[in-house]
Amino acid sequence: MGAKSKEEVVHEFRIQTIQDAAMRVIARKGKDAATMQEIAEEAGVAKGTIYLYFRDRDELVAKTFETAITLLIERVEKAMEGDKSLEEKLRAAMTAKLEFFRENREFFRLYISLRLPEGDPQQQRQHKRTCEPQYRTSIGRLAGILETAMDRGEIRRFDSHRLALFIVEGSNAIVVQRVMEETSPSEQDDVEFLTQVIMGGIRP
Amino acid sequence: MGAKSKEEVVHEFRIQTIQDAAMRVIARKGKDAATMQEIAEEAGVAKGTIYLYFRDRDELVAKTFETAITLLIERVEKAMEGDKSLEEKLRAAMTAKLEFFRENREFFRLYISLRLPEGDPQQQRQHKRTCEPQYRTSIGRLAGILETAMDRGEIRRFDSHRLALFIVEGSNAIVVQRVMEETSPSEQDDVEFLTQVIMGGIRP
Amino acid sequence: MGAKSKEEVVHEFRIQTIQDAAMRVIARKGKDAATMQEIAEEAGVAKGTIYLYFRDRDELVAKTFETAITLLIERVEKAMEGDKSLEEKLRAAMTAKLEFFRENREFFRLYISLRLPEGDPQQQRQHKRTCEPQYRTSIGRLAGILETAMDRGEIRRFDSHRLALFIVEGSNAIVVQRVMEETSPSEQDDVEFLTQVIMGGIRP
Amino acid sequence: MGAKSKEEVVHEFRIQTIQDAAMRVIARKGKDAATMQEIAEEAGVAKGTIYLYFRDRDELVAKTFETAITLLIERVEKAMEGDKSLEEKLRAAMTAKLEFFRENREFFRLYISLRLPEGDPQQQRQHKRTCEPQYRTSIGRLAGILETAMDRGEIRRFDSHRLALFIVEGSNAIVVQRVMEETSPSEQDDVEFLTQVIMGGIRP
DNA sequence: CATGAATGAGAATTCATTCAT
DNA sequence: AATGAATGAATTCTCATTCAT
Repeated sequence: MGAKSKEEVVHEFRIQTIQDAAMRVIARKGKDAATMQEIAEEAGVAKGTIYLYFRDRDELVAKTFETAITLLIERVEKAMEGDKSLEEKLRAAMTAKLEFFRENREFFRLYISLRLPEGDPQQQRQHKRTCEPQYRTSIGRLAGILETAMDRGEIRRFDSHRLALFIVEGSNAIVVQRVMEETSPSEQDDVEFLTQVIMGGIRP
Repeated sequence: MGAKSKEEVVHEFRIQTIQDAAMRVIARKGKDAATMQEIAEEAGVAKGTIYLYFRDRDELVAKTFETAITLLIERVEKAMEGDKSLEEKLRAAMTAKLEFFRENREFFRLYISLRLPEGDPQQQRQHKRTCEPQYRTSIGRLAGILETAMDRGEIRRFDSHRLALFIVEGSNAIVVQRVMEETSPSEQDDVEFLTQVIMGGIRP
Repeated sequence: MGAKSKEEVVHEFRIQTIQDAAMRVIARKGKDAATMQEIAEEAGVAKGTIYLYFRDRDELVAKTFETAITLLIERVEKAMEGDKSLEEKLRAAMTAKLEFFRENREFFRLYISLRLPEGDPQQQRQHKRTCEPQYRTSIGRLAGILETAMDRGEIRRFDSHRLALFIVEGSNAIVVQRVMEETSPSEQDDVEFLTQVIMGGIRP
Repeated sequence: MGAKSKEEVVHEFRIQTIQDAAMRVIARKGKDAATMQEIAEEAGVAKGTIYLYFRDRDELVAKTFETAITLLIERVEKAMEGDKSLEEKLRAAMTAKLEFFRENREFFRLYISLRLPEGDPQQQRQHKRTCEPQYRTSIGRLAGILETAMDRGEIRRFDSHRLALFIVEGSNAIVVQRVMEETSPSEQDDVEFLTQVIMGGIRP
């Protein structure tokens, strides 16, 4: 049945270890300044070993981004599960996001450099293939939730995909701001701020 | 009188030419993949010439970012001038932004890579000194406008700085989306969407 | 026991190989005209390999100088060991020096460019830290020997350090002359010339 | 008759100005670190102007060396003129040399890098053609003086050329030492030291 | 004549990738 | 499988030299 052989387990463990290291280094130095040497050291393996598990640097970075964003998305999605009102879901999602970045302060730099592809058109396509799906999926998932709420009359009707984008990036701005501030308001306050603005707008 | 000498004019023209080229290359390849060679070719000058106008690559990139974002900010600020209601101002700002990116489709990749620093702490500080001020200033300006509107009772009271961040980044998301889409709704529609959501929220 | 691991041996061997190559290239082209590329070719390794063993060009040059002059100094010091009269010691030292330069004709150009620092004050300090100690030490050692001889009444009393300098550089002149001449007197003759002049002066 | 036209005077003046500047820059930075740009600035002319008076950098450097050493040689030769005993002449020469370097402390770095050629064999030949003659001539002149003294029985018979070399370089060592020392003995003392050692040797 | 902006060959250095052990 | 020394392509930057003004 589905049991993994010992080799497979070891294999996956190595991949995990290396990606974790890559995540930390990229978070520290940025996507382009992260060198294979430093990632290898951080992972406690030799440079050559990385190439046994990843075709090349590009693949490692892409997969790392993939895994990294999946982490965040899972947390947020989990928070939105269940049969709550949209407002409740939003609040839960925002809370999950702020918590995640509190626990992984370094992660944000990686998160930022993850959103847009750079380099040759070819690299861009690669990036698109690997990272965007995650991002798009999560946006799509939120869009679905928003659509449901629209159908139920819980919220006004808009282009659900645009709305999802707006909400995600708008709240990202607050996350990044928090990471860079010396002292921030309580998470509770920022969650409330975001929920209020998104739900009720700014008009009195 | 205050006329510039011919040398000064030529000098500034060269700087412009080189920065324009840098902008295009950075937009195409991203901040880190843009090489001096390619920028020189794009500008139609020799590699060495760039160094007559910019100390080193870092300065060229920083100044280019600076100039680039200033362009956008000016347009948006101009659009918000005058004695309009906040809603009118928002609408004008969003329109200006979408227009700008329609006219400078390539620019967006540069705009994205501009927001967060990468590399060594030292490079980060350099970035902070040169780029952030522009961004912060523009956010601060919007915050000021929002504050005024709050005082007048035109909108509800929030942390004005956070609100400005949220609005700017939320609308950026739509801009980026438009750039990457094959076919988008009319600019008019997206402006309306943004204004509606920001002003009235999503609650029915 | 104190045996070196195989890696250490290989490591030291590589360092030796590269420094030897550097010595030859510097001797041929001079300190400043010697390029990393040429040194690499001379050593039969790739350019990048040098950087595995030396931080940068400066360190390679400095260490090469250091090693090079140490070679000569060892030979000369060895020649002066033992319980001989000062005249014997001088004769032995001069012989050793002439022999050394006969065996390493190329070396002299390096030897010449080694004595005085060039470039920025900062580079000068670096040079001072690495090369001068060797030179000063050897001058100091000779000064010590001369001092002993003065105490014993073997020679007249002078400032021992200045005397050492005078003797070393005066004899260097002869060495350089020999290297550049098509045909020279026998080494024996030049040793005798130097010893006579230094010991007895030119007065009849 | 031999009068120079105005153009010739201006021409020679320019050459002088540029060489003087080159001398100062080379003295400061060393032969290889001295750039045309810096020399031009020091001379108060444009870079291009230098090329009106010197074929290329090599020629400028060579001619500068030539002129520079001529300066020193003239002073020393002048000091040795007249019908004195050799000891008097030596004393006068040493005094002149020490005075010259006191007045031109910077000069010594140039003086040092002047003695041995570097670079391609071709450059070496060029160097030989331009600098060596001066040096050789001055050595030759001293050799002549020494020879005369030998004929008169004022001093012992040696290879006069070797003896000249030995004396010049030995005393150079003291000059260089003085330049690099914080505090030196009086010039008088060093002149006495050199004269004593050269004339009488070190034997009691 | 003088200028100095422009050029581009050439140098140092970095780092992804390979491959013998 | 794992290693890490070696490689060399690619990149930044410098500076002697030229030439249009």
